[in-house]
Amino acid sequence: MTTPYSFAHNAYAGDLQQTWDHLIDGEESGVTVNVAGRVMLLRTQGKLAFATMRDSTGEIQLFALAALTEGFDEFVKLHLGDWVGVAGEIVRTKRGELSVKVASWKTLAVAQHNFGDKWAGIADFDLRYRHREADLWANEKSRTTLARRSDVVRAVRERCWAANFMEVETPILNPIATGASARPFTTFHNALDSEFYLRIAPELWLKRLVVGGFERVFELGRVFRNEGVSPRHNPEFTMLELYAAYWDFEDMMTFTEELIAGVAVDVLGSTETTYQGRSLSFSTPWPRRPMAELASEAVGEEVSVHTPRSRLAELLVERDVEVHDSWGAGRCLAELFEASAESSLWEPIFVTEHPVEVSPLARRHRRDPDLTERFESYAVGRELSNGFSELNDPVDQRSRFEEQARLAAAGDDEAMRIDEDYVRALEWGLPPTAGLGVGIDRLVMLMTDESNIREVIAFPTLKPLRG
RNA sequence: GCGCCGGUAGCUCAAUUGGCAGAGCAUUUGACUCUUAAUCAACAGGUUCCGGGUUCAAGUCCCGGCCGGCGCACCA
Repeated sequence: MTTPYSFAHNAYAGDLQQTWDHLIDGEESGVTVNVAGRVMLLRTQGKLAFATMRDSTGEIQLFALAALTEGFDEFVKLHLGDWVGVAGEIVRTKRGELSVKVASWKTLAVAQHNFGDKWAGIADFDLRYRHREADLWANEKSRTTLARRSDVVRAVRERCWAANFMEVETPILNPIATGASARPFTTFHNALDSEFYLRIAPELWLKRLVVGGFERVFELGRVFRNEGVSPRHNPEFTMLELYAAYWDFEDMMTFTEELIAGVAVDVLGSTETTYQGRSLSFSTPWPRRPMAELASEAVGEEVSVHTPRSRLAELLVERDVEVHDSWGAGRCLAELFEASAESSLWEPIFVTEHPVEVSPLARRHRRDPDLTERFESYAVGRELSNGFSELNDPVDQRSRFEEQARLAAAGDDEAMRIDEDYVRALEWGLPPTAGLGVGIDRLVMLMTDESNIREVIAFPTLKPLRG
């Protein structure tokens, strides 16, 4: 069957529903439109036929009559899922349904596969994720979730632009994987005869752009981490990273809470929402609490990065956390926070002052050199963002990398490698700068009330079928 | 990677202690000039995820594999 190469489309279902809201039952408008979309339902009744057609804006009924519609006999043989282009008059039927009274029509594409359950849609996760096009066709919730993801990304971008941040792009193929603690994916470039890693974070490149003189930059892009999948982890995910010269971590916390609360207003119309049946408020300001304080409250005794490591290790063992020999007091404190306090942080909060040991790229705290000027925001018990005053001392940075290299040599395959290029970049002078990273997928989960990250990703990573 | 649960017609789901594998929708055919998940009638539709095993008999029980959901671990 040869189908048309184009269609002179000039009206959308959603607009028509609004424009012709005033038509009374049985009234004809005298106005002819060309609409197009997918046949969702078909009801034939002898010499009449009614189809529900959907386009990207909504649904409208097609009303065909044997006496008036060209090719009526073919029209009633349309299949659910077929795409049609229709020309006809806007009318409201006697029973009150706004309709396009079909004068002429064309099949624009046929649906060779079909699903029958107009009520339950498609429920099988495997089918929904492997054939998202069918899922989107069948399930309203999937369409609204992915559309809202687009709204979130747009709002993030517009707010960054409005704050004079310049959008940039940095390499995804990298000779070393750095900027975060994670196992990378490896690949190989034939002509260069070199192994590359897919980026786990764009962080170091972005700071090099600040060194170069771009004072406010952001990147909204995909990063890749070779780790397990779960309802909250996809191997590739989207991160916002943003750097502002002359700011410190306090400034960046203020920007962060205003950004996220602002996105909520842009997308949801309010800072107030519910997540998985529980209320959630993004209204600012968010509390700012040092990690050691939160850990102390959770374990019922005063702990800090200065608490003897042996005591911290005891508290971890009490919580069934396996303590590695390579962990110092700083790592132990961070682990203790995660094991004791993290999951209870429902409303947005900034956890601050992470130990140097777990923050190899963050600047030392101005009041305690064993801590850093770092923050992570949490909501619904999960990390939402991460940021800090950036370490801009090349000597300190080199020693931090060397410490990471020692951990790597001791078997920590997530420890960072020494990035000589980056240390050299710092030698050119990084002004005081604060940075921020936000997991966009998880932010979208909060804004769509989804508990599974796969729902907010159009094509989540799946295991290829075999066998 | 480990643990628990799941996979039956194109889709959504049934199938009793192991006893002839079913329904609704979709498809096909017919009826019907205002339907709304239209309705009515009829036909057709199966490697019960794959491979073994136990049994007179397996969708059901056992072993292995594949894929998915959830939890743990890792992280964002």
